[in-house]
Amino acid sequence: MKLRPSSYLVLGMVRLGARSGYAIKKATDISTRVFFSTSLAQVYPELDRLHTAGFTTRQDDPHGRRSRLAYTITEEGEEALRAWLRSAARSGPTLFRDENLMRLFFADALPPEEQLMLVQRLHQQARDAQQWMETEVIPAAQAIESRGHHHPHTVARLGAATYRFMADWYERLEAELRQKCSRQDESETQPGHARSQD
Amino acid sequence: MKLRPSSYLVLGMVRLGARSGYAIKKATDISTRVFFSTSLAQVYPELDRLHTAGFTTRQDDPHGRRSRLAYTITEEGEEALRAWLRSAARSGPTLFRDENLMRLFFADALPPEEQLMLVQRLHQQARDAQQWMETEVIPAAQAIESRGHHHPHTVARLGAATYRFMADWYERLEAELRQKCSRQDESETQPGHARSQD
DNA sequence: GCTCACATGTAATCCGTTACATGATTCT
DNA sequence: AGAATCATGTAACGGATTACATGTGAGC
Repeated sequence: MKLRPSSYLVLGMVRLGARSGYAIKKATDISTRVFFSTSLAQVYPELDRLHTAGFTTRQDDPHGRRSRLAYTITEEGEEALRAWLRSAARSGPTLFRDENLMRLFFADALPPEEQLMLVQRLHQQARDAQQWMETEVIPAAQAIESRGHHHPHTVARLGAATYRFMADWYERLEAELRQKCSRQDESETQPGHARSQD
Repeated sequence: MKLRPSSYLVLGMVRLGARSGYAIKKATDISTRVFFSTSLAQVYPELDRLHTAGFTTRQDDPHGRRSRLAYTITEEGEEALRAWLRSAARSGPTLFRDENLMRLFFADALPPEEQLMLVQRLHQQARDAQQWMETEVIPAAQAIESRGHHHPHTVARLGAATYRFMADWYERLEAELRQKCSRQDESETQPGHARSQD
């Protein structure tokens, strides 16, 4: 049975105490979402695979007449997770797939004022992400820290700090571009005649 | 004709002066690779789609008897690229798909010494990425800066700085874990005598 | 009573990578 | 002479998202 990274996401979440597929999805949304997301359509078949492999126990755990399957990790599952943690990630082609960075990369195709607008947008988004991590993700990670799981909090802090770093970087870039724009304004408006420009 | 992010990658690279499919792939390997990679199997069909849409010109440009197709961007292509640059990225589920961060997230499943080893690995990888960006990517970006394309260099510097930031962060985390390990060593070995430590 | 959250799945589709297939040129 | 690079494509596969399909429980 071949396990992929997304299998270990599900298995790891079971280990952290998320017992239903639905709960696993919810947990990823508030914790690993930024660097590794998943969907219910992946979680359910994956849980089935993991169970077939003997990495989880499964039992009916209905809530009233609403069916629910409760999974827990087995010792085989723990060992499989540890083996994966010890293994090196084959560094795939991309690390970040970030469409916004690609936009910045090609931003020279825009006139200066619009370059500035683009950077402002990226700045705002990085700030939003930072804030979301600080107000939502870090508290959620702290909540599970008591149970001996320290690293979700570690990762949340790293994420927030990284977004903060990027936001600050965008802020400086924004200032640079603003200067460039105003210098251009002066030289265009100044000697003798003004030119209208959109 | 619906264009996807990878279409704009190809179109943008044509705009930056990469004229053959092969050249486009090479250009992405040295510039956008970390945040947006592609493969030849994507580039060639994409170039065909872009040309059908009227966003490029295409002409035979053989080198000896080795065939080569030379693409250049058209004004329609420029406008399509600008429209995409102005549009907001639908913030997809994941921003970074990073298996290593996921490993750190679940690292509590390992004994302390192995947690430390994992973080050391992540630290080293971040340093390697930083160094690669500084020695390979930034110089390559500087080389095209003269032609009025400033932002590839901007992005390269942002990338290098971000990896540096993360490497420093991992370094501190490493130090913390090392302390935790040695504290545990002491309490296990006995209060009173020191243990050899590298 | 209505809406939202909880809960589980399948089907269709899209997108990207890997592998395959072929050949010329340049460098060592 | 052989290896690495330049050059263009197609086929197969795998993995992830979106849409579809259905139903219960809790809160307002």
